[in-house]
Amino acid sequence: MHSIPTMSAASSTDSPGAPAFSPLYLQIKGLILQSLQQGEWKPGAAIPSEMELAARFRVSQGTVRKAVDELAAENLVLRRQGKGTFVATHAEQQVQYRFLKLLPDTGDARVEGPAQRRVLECRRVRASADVARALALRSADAVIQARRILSFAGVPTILEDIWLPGQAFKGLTAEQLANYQGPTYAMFELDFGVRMVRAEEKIRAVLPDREQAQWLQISPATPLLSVERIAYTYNDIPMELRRGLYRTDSRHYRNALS
Amino acid sequence: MHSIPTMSAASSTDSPGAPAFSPLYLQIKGLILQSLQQGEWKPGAAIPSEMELAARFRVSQGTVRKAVDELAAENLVLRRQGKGTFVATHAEQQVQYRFLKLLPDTGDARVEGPAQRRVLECRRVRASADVARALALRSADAVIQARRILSFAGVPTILEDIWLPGQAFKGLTAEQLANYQGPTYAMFELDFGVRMVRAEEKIRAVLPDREQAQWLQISPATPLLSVERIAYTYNDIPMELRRGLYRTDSRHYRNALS
DNA sequence: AAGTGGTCTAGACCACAAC
DNA sequence: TTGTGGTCTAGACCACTTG
Repeated sequence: MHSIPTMSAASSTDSPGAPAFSPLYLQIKGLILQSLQQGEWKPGAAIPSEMELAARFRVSQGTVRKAVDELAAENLVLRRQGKGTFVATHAEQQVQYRFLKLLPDTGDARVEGPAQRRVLECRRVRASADVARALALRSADAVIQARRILSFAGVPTILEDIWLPGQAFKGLTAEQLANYQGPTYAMFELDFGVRMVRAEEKIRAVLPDREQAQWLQISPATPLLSVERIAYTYNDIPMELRRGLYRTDSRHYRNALS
Repeated sequence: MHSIPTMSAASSTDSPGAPAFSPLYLQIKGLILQSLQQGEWKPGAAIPSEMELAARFRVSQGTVRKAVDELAAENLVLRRQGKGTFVATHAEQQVQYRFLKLLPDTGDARVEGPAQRRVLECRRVRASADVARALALRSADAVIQARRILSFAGVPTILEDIWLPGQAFKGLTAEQLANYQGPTYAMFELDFGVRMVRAEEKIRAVLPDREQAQWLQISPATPLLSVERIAYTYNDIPMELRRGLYRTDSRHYRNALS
């Protein structure tokens, strides 16, 4: 009955090998997603109301609703009753540091406040083979490499190396990394238009080498969490590789399984 | 307009301090949840169709649908188009070992197959203070304590201690733990009617003591992941405490952030 | 063919926020 | 008062499974 002019609703009567049936709301979701990644609406800004989107796509409000529901479930947009639907951002007070799961054993992370940052290094280099693979670049493509220490209450707790595609993050400086108030990912949104929407982490237990131990002011016999993270923008495009060493003597990595 | 005889839909005109407005579909969800925890439908069995539930609760099918949608999103039930909606179970082939996140660095966990289990101990003891707190018991209440080793391809990889409330798991034996084919949580469902629906983990890096190192056939200088898990049944009732030591020399703990 | 979940619609009304 | 998202309904039709 309804179908969007620029795309057909595949049906089960299609020829064999045709793409699987795609309901209207998923097509709508895809179109909204496209607008999001093309920056039609900036992080923090409101997207059109459900009625407006329904008119734009020539579908009922209920269908738009289901599409937006899924985007909200994936944390790509944020619904606020009475106000509208907004492009999610790492700058929000509520969900700040969504990706940092290292919590103090006792006490409240919100009371403690954000970490102090000390940037040790930030330079443009050629991607090594494994960095290139993680970021879906060619070997020897330009990347920005940064190293920093995060401290809580003066205690150096996280030592991390960050690799970013040189193209998208051209001009990133150590000062930017050090001085921006708020999550680093919020700065990425503001200054480079890159929004991280999800990430994957691989966690191991390791011992630090001498240099790492010095930075973290611990003995080389102190076991640490090694956390390798790949963060993705829209469309599963990898945009950051992070390798962190976490002290867990008075903090722990928290995870919820469901 | 509609309201379930046995419960009123609170409205904003209630007296101050009254419970917040609760939409119908959440009330329905609560009623279905109640039936789930009371065992009206067993794990793996079908729950009534949406039409039947709608008739039973005197609401429209759409309202039941939204309630069931949320239960499905929380992995409490599983929808299968054309067949029905089924109580989720850890025995399903598809989502087996949902809570085990230690994956091989290379290769496919499905190819590798399940771990070999060796049960070192399984006895009834009095709960220590911290175990009692984790399981919401009184100190010195009876608990079942088990210790086992999980090996992959003959390599001892996980050493874990498990504590279970003595009341709910009366009669659990080492043989049961060792011989059941499939996830331990599936055995809990089948033999004790206890279904784990979610869990929380605290992860640290630690060094093993001499005994632990021996069991895992490693040097005491090998860093390990310490994973403390509390698993919950319906209604957030804690039913298991697990303390695991994971070797991560050729495996890693994988986590998805979103 | 019958029954299940899945999609889509149109319309009514409610809760919340802003003007 | 207006506009937003949130709830609820009733009905039509589609896709999938089973007999």
